[in-house]
Amino acid sequence: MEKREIDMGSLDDSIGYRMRRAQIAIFQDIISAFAEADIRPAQFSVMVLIGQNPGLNQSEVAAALGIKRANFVALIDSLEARGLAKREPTATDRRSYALQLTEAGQSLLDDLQRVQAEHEARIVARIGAENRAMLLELLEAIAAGSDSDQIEDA
Amino acid sequence: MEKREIDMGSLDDSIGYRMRRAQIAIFQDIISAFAEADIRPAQFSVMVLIGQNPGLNQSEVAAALGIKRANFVALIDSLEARGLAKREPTATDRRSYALQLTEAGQSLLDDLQRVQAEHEARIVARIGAENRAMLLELLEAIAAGSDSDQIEDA
DNA sequence: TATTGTTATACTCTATAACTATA
DNA sequence: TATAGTTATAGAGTATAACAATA
Repeated sequence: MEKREIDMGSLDDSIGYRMRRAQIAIFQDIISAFAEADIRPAQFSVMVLIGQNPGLNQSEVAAALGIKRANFVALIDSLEARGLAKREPTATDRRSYALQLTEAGQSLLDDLQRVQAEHEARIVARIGAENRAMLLELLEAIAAGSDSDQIEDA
Repeated sequence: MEKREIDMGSLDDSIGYRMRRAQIAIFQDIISAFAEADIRPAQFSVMVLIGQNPGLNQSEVAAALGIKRANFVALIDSLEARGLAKREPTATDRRSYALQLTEAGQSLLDDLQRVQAEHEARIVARIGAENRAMLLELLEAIAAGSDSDQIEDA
């Protein structure tokens, strides 16, 4: 097979294209790292949020993560079915649930966060700690600037 | 509605999570900017590659963009159906097509690249030109380092 | 009237397997 | 045997509309 050199043209200088490729690369690594636990990135993010903020309802968690209420149902269903999270009735509002991790959920989350920290360390090894801090700032500035913080109805 | 402060926990320090949110934000802006032309980011990337490297076949373009051969068919179909790209027979291999932009395709691509340049300029206005250059380097380093350059069979 | 959770549904993206015609 | 293009298909992820229960 002949290795033709392909000119990526303006894509090479496009933050959008480069970021998409980098994000895919990172997610594939994380998905591999979480594969043994059979946890997807979205499930992980939900577990982190519930673990850090027990008692939030579904709409609050979904909005914080940029997930539609309707799509969050199957997500939390899957965690509950595996005994990792639970819906507790709330005293003040019988429409909503207070979300919590189970003990098993907290235990698995601890493991996953160690795995994630190792993954993050692998990136730091490649780009350096200072560049990581700068990268986080730039990503935050870009995400905050666009109009995509809105979720639903808004 | 009460604005509860939600602690994002380890997600706040996660390059993966932050990059995902930033990438979504950028793509939503680009999708909006390309909406009038009814062109999706993937279609745009194909047009850029064909415009820059006329004569490539489908497998080559697909591999360069990280798209499966099978999924590329509908993509190039859509461009051809709109008269933006065409499949030309090749002299040496009757299995494959030499891909080219039509005049209309090149003309639209010129417009889209102006739109993209404006979008890129909006980001630069927010983070600065030096930070943009650094960001591109970091994204490249991250994308190149992961094992996700492989496509198909590999 | 508005909100929470839910169902149904559709559309895009992505992944795999298998086929055909050519090489 | 291997490759280019193709089809069929299945699985994620995401979007909208509408409903019941509750506020």
